[in-house]
Amino acid sequence: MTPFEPLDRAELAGAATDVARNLLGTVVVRDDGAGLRVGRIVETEAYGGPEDRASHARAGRTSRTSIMFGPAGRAYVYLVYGLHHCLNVVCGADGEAAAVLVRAVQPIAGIERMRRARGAAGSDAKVAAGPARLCEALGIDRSLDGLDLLTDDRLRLAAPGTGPARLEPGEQVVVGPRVGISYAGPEWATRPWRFGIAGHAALSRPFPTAA
DNA sequence: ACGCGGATGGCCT
DNA sequence: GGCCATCCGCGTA
Repeated sequence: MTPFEPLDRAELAGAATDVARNLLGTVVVRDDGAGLRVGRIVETEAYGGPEDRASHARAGRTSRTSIMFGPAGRAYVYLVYGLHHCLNVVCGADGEAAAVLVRAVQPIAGIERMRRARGAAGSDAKVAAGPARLCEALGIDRSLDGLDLLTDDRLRLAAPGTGPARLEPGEQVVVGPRVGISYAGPEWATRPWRFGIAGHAALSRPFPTAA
């Protein structure tokens, strides 16, 4: 396997929008004891604190969201629509709520396990293209909520090489509005807080083309 | 190529 | 009691 380096926690302690952009190209390593599954992050979204009407932290610190207010580098895993899980990377300063939703990964290793976990539909590139799909493909659920993504063997964040430049030559970052949060109102629903690798086959859905 | 609705349960008011 | 940071399958073209 390629020499993945652990991410720097200080890097994750920055603003959610910076972290969301810089996580593109890093990898999620899942080890459930029965083999590794690795996915390269190709799509993210930034979420803020109580001021962000689209964030789970909009209601302040609650039992579900308290992890978002903690130190950077932990996993925030929640259940949405009663049946799907979503994975976030907690970021920002300790005491402030911020997180990055991981929306899509490109399968790198353990692809057959991912396909099996998902019921074997679609192409390899689309097996983890979507926040709930990637959790199903990697076997991520609430039992992993709160773990430290920089030290825990079950679920780890790493990167090929150090530093923020992790995209392949020719790859470009594309931005757009966050998905599925129109209830938050125009001011928040239109912010370009969704980040992706332009044109990548593993994106959950296309980015709207510039007006 | 679209649009629509059902599944399903935790969380907040 | 109402609302979701979703996905899939079915319907009409």
